[in-house]
Amino acid sequence: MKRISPNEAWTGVADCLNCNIRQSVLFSDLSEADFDLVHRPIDQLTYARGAEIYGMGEKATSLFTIRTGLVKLTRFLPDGTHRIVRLLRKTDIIGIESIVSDSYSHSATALHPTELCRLPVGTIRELSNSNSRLFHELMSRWHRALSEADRWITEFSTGPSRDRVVRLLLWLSEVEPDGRCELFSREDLGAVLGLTTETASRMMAELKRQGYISEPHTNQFLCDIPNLRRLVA
Amino acid sequence: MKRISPNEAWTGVADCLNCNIRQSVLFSDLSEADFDLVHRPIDQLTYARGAEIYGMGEKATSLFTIRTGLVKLTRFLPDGTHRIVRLLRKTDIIGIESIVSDSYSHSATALHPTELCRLPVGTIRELSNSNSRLFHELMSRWHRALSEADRWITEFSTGPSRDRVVRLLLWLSEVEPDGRCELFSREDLGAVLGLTTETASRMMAELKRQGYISEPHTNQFLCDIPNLRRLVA
DNA sequence: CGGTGGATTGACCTTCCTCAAAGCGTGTGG
DNA sequence: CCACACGCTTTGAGGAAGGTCAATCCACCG
Repeated sequence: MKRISPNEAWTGVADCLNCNIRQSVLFSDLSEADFDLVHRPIDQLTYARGAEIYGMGEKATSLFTIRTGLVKLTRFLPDGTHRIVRLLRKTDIIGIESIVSDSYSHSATALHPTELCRLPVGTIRELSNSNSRLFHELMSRWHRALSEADRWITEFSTGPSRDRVVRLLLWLSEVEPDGRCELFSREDLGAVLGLTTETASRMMAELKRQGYISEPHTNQFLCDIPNLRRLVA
Repeated sequence: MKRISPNEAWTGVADCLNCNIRQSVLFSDLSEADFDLVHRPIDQLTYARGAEIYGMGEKATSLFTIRTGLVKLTRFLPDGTHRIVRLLRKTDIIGIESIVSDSYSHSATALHPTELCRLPVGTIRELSNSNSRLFHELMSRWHRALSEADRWITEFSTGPSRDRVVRLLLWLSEVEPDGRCELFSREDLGAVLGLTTETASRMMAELKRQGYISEPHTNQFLCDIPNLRRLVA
């Protein structure tokens, strides 16, 4: 596994009006006039695999839109164990709790190389007062986050280990063409599914032997979607 | 177990201005003038143990504030299994997704005798356009729901069965004085924690034998909070 | 070409599930 | 008022699934 220095880098000021994922982004409904109200610049940032975006309990000053990549949100229990409670990808928002909370509820870490737009929470608060569509868009985002959380509970925390692994593979393939999907370490896989590293590894190996998945390159998988679906029907 | 006919009953029109849980309720910040905008009446309803409040996928027309009682939200998987994804109690809101979604995301069922106020979603939408404090209050509710969902994942879906049971007992005791808490069927207990009925029962029996909890009346428990906390530290 | 960190595999053991029987409390009908 | 039936809970025995610990493998890197 390539491990670049886990770091962030500023890569420019976002040009929201000409954003190439504009239609699926928080600001999709904003007019040019609205953008004039955005005084602080919106930075674009790049994070290497493994880089931490923010830490649990840290002062929450910004929310982020994911342009590319994959981000995990992790929560820690008093007894030292931890669990990944969500995975977020292209067009998802992380740190939405900054709108109503002083601190971040999770720590956020890039699992793949990741590009983000950083939106200062002040900007969002100001805009949402004057723009009811942004208001509505924010509500939808909360709803989406909650639906994902529910899915986490029912699909990734319930049932036998093989089914959980399969459901995650299907989830990862949702946004990629022809059953392609990029995975990450077995340890993180386990932390997503509430399993040990070894069990996660065993299930992946078994699915591979049974021909449900293949691995042309390290952590690049090809999934037989229809048959995987049948496994968890 | 007393099993009254599982049904709902209308018990009056709410007097929000003089609500006895006003300070912790969605409308806490509304002025008398705001209430003049509420044209449709806000009904109070009573549900017996086991009564369904709404079903998953049903057309979402209202949200509800819980005045007393306990409500479970259940989700069903394609393979027929189901899981309780949240428990809600006094001052919590259920059906908040009706603001942004056409249908309910879960089915909601009363686990204890429950009193609700039914708020037509149209009323909420109208009010939230004009009242930015309601807007903010709604955001906080989304945030609360999401935090609870995260807790569900980390505390009730992770780790050995005994710890999960203990964490749930602590959660139930949070709002009651001196370690008192009212439980429900072992089957529901299992569905909350992702365990079988039998395992849930065994863990309860073991905690009872070890003196961590006692059961003065059926499903009325007394918990030794400090020691229970120590078990899951 | 050896070193390093994750992935895989194996052996063993604990935990939890499955299936089945017995217990208990509540309500019903004789 | 008692006896029985019904539904849920508890308990038991046995087995399957997953966890633990440890050894080996493998890809990538210096």
